[in-house]
Amino acid sequence: MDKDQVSAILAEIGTLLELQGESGFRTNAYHNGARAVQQLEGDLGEVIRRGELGDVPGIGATLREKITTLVTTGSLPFYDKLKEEIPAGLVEMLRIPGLGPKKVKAIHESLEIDTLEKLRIACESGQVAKLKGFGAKTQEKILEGLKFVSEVGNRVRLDQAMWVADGIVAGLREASGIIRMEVCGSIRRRKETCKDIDLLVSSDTPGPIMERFVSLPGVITVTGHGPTKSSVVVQRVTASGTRITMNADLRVVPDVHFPFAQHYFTGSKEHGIAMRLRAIKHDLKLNEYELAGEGHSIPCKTEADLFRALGLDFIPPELREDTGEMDAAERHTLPKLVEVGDIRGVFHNHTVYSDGANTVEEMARAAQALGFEYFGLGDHSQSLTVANGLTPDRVRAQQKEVDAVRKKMKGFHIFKGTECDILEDGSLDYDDDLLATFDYVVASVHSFFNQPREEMTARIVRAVRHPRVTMLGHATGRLLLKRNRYHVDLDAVLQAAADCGTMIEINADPHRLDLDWVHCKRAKALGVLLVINPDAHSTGGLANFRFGVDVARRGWLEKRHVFNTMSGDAVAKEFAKRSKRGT
DNA sequence: GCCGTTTTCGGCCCGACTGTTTTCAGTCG
Repeated sequence: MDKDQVSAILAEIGTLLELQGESGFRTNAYHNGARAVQQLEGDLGEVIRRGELGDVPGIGATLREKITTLVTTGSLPFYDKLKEEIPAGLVEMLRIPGLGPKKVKAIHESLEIDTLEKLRIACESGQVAKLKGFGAKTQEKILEGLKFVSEVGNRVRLDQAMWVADGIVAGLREASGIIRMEVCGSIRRRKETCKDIDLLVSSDTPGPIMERFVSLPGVITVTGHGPTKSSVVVQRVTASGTRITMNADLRVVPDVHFPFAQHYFTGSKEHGIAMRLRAIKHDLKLNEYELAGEGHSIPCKTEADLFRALGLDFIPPELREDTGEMDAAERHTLPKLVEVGDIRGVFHNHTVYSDGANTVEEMARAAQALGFEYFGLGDHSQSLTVANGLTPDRVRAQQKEVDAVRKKMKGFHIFKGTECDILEDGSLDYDDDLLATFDYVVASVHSFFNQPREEMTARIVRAVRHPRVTMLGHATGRLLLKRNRYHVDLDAVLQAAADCGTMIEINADPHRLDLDWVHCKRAKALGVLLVINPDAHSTGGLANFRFGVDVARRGWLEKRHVFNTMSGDAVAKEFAKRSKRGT
């Protein structure tokens, strides 16, 4: 059982205990423990064997016992018993906005309701409104919430959330009296998926701004409308017809409160709590309006002032997860994070030769237009027939074409590459002689996703160790909100990459974002070189590299940890060096 | 259930909004 599974079970235990009416402090301990496990660096089993689990902050004697049982036996009687006692439908009910553990418990105990369907029927017949502490409005809200839950999932991808947020910001700009405005929350922290949109505005005249917000085009429901805070459900349809529905909250504060509110609403919740605890240690109180001590308030114009007042360097939003950023900010050891402008080229891109929409030259020129110094190809290999993978003959034809385009685009590097399939047994889809004709090789898994963990790990490790493999593509194969990652011991893969100098790709396609930020941190610690690839299938897809930069930043990466911050000449030299290694 | 410059018990972040309430609990972020 790996970290993700253990973490999910701990979080579920926390939720189940909430539904039993347990103290919030106890249930919180499980949620904290879940987070601690998920963000643990290194192999969980190894940490247990070394007896270091109890040293992890947030894991005490009880959780240590439970986690050890889970990992060593694969199950936990305490958890199994909880699941038997609490119907799964109650957990589903928690997804309904406005329904928390207390209300769900009340509904279950007084009306014996344990599924969403029974809840709907009870609301429609007016039974719920009669319950103590409930009423007609609550019942109506639950019905709306049931519809919301059935129509949309909880989270959307970052690119979709940003697009919806941009629309709201553009609409709000037409209101007068806005002094400062910023999208906060998980969008500002660049989480790969987001639940809602948190907007913050400073103004002396909040009224008209609130009015504008609740009547923006696309607003389908107003769920809250106060003088300083409003909430709406907003819906936009993309050019390709995808309907995106999200909650959006707007807070309006006087400008003097802006930095405090900005910090507060950016989160994460855990980072915010850690900051408030730090304020308390300084005999100060921090909330969304001020940082204050007895009888005095500390003025701050920006977030940087706020951090400084607590003895901290500025912590970039991407790092605010309470995973060590406070200590680093205090010791002045925060990383100087890689930036979009540091990226000088990209590899792993597709053309019309396989499943891309544009020619080699169109892609290369688009890359040049983005300000890159180089562009690398990564069309699919022969066994991936569904994506029109290249046979050796077609590889040679493409390489001839590249030679021709190179002549036309002097001063711009075009690197010959391939996204070569890792076959079922870990061997590669081309023979060594053909692989030697490329400047670099991206090796990826595109088949047999359901292999058992040991097989998949051995398969990928074998490919990573292949001397012709420059970088591993798609480290996990996940499709955000659609397909889970395949079962693989990523720590073993990263270790293998570290051992033989193979790079690991941060796949920047916002549908994928293979290699999450937690493993970025781990890779960095092991000395693995990372590379940000857009996996572009058209000229427009090249710009997605920015989402990879977001992941890298969340993974504490600096410029030096990312291969494609190097110049085109340096990259060419590195490839030449590696090609000798492979012979 | 965790934790300790308040250390083995007694705390545990903080405020807005809503709905159902005559003063506040529940939810949310």
